[in-house]
Amino acid sequence: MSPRKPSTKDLTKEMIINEAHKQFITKDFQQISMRSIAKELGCSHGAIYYHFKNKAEIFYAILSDYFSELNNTLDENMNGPDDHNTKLLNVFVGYMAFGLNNQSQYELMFIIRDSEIDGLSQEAANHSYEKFAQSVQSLSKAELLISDIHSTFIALHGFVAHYRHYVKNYEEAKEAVDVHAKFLIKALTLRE
Amino acid sequence: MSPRKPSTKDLTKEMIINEAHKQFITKDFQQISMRSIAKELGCSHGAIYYHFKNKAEIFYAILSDYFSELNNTLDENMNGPDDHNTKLLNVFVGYMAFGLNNQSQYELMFIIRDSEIDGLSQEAANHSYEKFAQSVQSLSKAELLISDIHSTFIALHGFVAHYRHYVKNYEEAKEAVDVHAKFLIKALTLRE
DNA sequence: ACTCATTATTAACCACTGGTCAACAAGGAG
DNA sequence: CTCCTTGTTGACCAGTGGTTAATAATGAGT
Repeated sequence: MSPRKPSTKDLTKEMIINEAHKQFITKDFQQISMRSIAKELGCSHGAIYYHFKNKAEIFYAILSDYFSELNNTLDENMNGPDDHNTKLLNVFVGYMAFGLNNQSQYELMFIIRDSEIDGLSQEAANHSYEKFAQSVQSLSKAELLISDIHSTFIALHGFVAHYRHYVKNYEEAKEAVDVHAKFLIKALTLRE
Repeated sequence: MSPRKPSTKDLTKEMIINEAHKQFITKDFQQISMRSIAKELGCSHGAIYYHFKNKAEIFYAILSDYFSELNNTLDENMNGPDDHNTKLLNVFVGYMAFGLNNQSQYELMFIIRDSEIDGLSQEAANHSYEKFAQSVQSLSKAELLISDIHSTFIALHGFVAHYRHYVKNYEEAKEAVDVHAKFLIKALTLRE
């Protein structure tokens, strides 16, 4: 009933994902081709389609790890020893740092509009936002407006979307990140 | 010395731009091909390369009109009869409305990273931002921090970049636009 | 051992893309 | 009637994502 066990040198999903991921560090979704992955793997590009139905599916598998990483970063900041205000700053800075340090990935997670990718990662993106919103609320003394939290998230997203044109990583935008985060904290916490 | 006058039915830059522009209303940069433009124009796609050195150059020519439109919208809001606070709201709403009503264009103006396009439109984008920053400052009673204005701009950009995943035009996001604009005004005008 | 069903892989193929270029048509100037 | 220039064509290139018939490889059942 299972006429062939996956022998040692057979192609596996894992190998494909690893290779795609490797290229994904320095190139973005559009720059990576099925053929470039196959070439590096020493197989024909058609073989990949036996394991994944299309290019988007490979990258979605990779993205789910990055969504986890983003969520973990948030958790770590929340579980840290700092006071509420520091934590809030760290959450904001952490989000922007993640986006700037994983630009190709962030692009696919939140920026690109691709019929294939969009549907797949939309759910994960919403989940990440929910976590973010809950964390921000729990760090605030007073009850915040949902719309204010939403606006704050959008502003963080805007920072990443904008600065990726100008910097290669978080380090290069450190000061600007800090300034933006503090602006948002002021906006969020000031009573009118 | 001018051995051939551009006879009536010859291809012109204008015709090419018009056709590209026409398709640009419903499709984005990536979805429009040199061949689809040529087909509609009844010529071979090679002919277009006589008038434009590449695809990016055609779309950059189109974008410059949209940068003007964005700048004009700003001017109109500034020259209106309203009081400063209303003007500030209109400037913010106007920016987001422009982005949501011209999504394919906004994408190319501010979002896409393309080696060809990027270099060309970066200057125009900076100029638009300068106008924005000056306007916002002039509408404010007190002296604003440059960084606050910058953060505000980034937050507006973030709104467009985010909502284009969910709505087709400004109308569909009207309420959210208003809420976001008011959040930013609060953030910008509150003294600490 | 031999068959048989299943899994995995290849390579040719499809319809596209942006871009180049030799050949050629059309027309004005001398 | 040449010559020179402006435009245009269509074949071509190298590349893309995706499909598919043929085939190699393997384990199970007899």
